[in-house]
Amino acid sequence: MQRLSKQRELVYFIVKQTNTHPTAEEVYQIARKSMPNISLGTVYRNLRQLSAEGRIREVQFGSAPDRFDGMLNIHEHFICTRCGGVSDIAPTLINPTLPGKIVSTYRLDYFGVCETCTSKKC
Amino acid sequence: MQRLSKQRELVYFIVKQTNTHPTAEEVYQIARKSMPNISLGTVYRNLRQLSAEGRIREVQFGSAPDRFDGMLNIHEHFICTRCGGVSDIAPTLINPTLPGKIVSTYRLDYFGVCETCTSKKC
DNA sequence: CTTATTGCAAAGGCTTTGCAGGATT
DNA sequence: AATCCTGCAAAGCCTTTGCAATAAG
Repeated sequence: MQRLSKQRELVYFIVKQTNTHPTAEEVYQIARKSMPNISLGTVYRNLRQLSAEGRIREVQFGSAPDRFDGMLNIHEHFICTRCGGVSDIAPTLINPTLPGKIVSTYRLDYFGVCETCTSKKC
Repeated sequence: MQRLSKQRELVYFIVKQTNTHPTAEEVYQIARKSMPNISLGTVYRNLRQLSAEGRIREVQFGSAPDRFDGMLNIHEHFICTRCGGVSDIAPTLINPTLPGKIVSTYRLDYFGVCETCTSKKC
């Protein structure tokens, strides 16, 4: 049976209230501020467990470290190829089906340049 | 300047003619059949270099090892959640744009159960 | 009291890299 | 000859795991 641990709830709230799709390391650094001797291993364990339970979601972008997302409703992502930022996008795919196949879900990532980077001409 | 090496061309042809989106390890195993002392490091180096040049493409599915794709034209993927197979899908996304953002490309993965796994009721 | 969870550190998997020898131009 | 590329092995990065101690129910 599952127990309620301070560490897990902390990890959960961090992912939930951070909209930047943090990596495990980032969650760890934030967590340490309020719980200095939480360990990286515990953060990883809880991220994995929370994902398995569906309380958060795991997303990968490129071969970089895994990121975690507290947004559970169906959404898509926009990845800025200049600043690397990841933002959530409301669903644009109207009818996610394919002939002859059973489609249960999909993942749609758009790549491009975000508003901020477009205005800064860096 | 770049030179023509037997190893790189072998890696290239393997990715090009294998439509299963092989991992580096799989490319390595295939390569060894015709070039027994090619090294894994060389396979990795060449996969990376070929991707950088745009001769092949790198794709990631989940946190599993990276996979490589010889199909260069725009296409989408269907990942069978039962057998793990990855197949190419002709573009279904009609208009890959987002208001206020410059979209240069996108990636669309469908997840579900493929025809084979649907018929086998395993 | 029972056992899920933790912190720590070691191990694991995949990938990259330093090096000296070999291949290509 | 110049230097790109290779094989090998070691190192690197991210993540998982074994263990004894701790905490939750």
